[in-house]
Amino acid sequence: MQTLEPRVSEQRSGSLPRRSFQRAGEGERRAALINATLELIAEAGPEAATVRAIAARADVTPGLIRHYFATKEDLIAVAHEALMTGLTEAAAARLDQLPDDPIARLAGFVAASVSPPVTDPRAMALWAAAMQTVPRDKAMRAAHEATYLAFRDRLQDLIAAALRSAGRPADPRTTRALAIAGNALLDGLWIEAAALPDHFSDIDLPRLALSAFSRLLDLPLED
Amino acid sequence: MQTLEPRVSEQRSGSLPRRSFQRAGEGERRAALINATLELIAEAGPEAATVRAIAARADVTPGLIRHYFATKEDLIAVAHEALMTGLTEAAAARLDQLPDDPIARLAGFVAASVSPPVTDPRAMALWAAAMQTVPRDKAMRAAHEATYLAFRDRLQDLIAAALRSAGRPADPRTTRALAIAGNALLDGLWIEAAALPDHFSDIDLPRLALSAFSRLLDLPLED
DNA sequence: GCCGAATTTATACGATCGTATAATTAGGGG
DNA sequence: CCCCTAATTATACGATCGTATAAATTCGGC
Repeated sequence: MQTLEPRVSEQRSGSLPRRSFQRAGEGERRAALINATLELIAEAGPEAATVRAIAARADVTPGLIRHYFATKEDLIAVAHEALMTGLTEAAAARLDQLPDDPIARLAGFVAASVSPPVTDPRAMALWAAAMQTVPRDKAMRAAHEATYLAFRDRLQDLIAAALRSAGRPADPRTTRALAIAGNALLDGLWIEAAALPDHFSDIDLPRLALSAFSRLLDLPLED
Repeated sequence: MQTLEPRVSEQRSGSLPRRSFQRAGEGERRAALINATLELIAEAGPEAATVRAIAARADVTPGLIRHYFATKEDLIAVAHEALMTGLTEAAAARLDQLPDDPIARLAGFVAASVSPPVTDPRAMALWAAAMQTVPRDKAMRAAHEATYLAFRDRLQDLIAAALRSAGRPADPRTTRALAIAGNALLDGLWIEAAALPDHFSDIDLPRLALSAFSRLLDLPLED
């Protein structure tokens, strides 16, 4: 397939006029390169995120990458970290918009976790690409563990508050197990829905997730 | 990093004696190449599964691959299909060893789904590599959907049988939703345990899964 | 025991990749 | 307004990748 890909000349056509450019601050350029990297990985897989493609997407020449990142591996790791923290922060922001009632808060969080924009094939592809390297890459594993625990701990807090508001015991051992299971449930639903959007298009995923959580906690979350 | 990798000469040192070889049947050689491909992807990611590396692992020269597979993409797709059906068949074989009592069967299936050898970082890496291409590759998506539904339908049958044996209603709509949620729960636990083996080493995952399933079905599965 | 078809090896090619380095340009401080 | 530093482009290099094709070897059928 390699030889059949469209030939893209790396040389400029005529000769002289150098490409004009504007200077940008370090943070801005790094962010643009990270965005370009994530977009490419999401759209066409990690193998499509070549130095040249990333530079082109960021509207920059390839050499500049080396000016901001020592190596391509370095850029990939930084991009992954940005993705993870971005998702976590998005979840945190959503949490702030939820009501005060603990049960409604938990229900809202659960429903949001299996609804757009979280259930997005692009995000799933990025996540899968990252997971694939987690067993082999120490930095990736650390980043994954941190974000996984951040999400799970938040879920555990919501579960504990909901149980207490219903006058139910909420000892740490039990709520931790429930958070692990609940997190796994949301992960699995998210993954499958993103992987097979057509198959899940006629399924009310938030309702299904809320029903399952209600059974898991023996606490009615559906309205 | 590329320039620092150990230089591996592709030429033979002296000159003359051609490498001797033994002929093998088509099925045997294809299986060897598929195994080599899966091993490499699991160990070092898809980018390590080059034609040359696959051939070396299968103790064969690179050219032979083209004799059995039209293209590398073809080999990858066939290897992925072999992986998926292999996992499904392994699960089916395990199912046959379970007892006759429907509740015990369900419990055994659930516990086995989050125990070795299913929870294996190698398998997870392979699965993640496959998932990553599912949104973009039609053949991959079809293969994934088939194996996903095969597993889920089996789980739904087990759930329905267990519910009925307890004198509980088991209409298709309910059991299907329970199977979707249960499948997601098992998927999520499997993934996280494989991704963070150290973090889950002190957690009794089968017990946690059985507890969660018991709550989900309101049916005691633990012994 | 040899002959022929199929398997397997050997070699080569063009493309692309990541990286290195030098040349140039932009834009702010004096 | 000019210069000086840093940002950016341009070009080149070696390595490796997937693929193509020809030569050689194996081994079962006669």
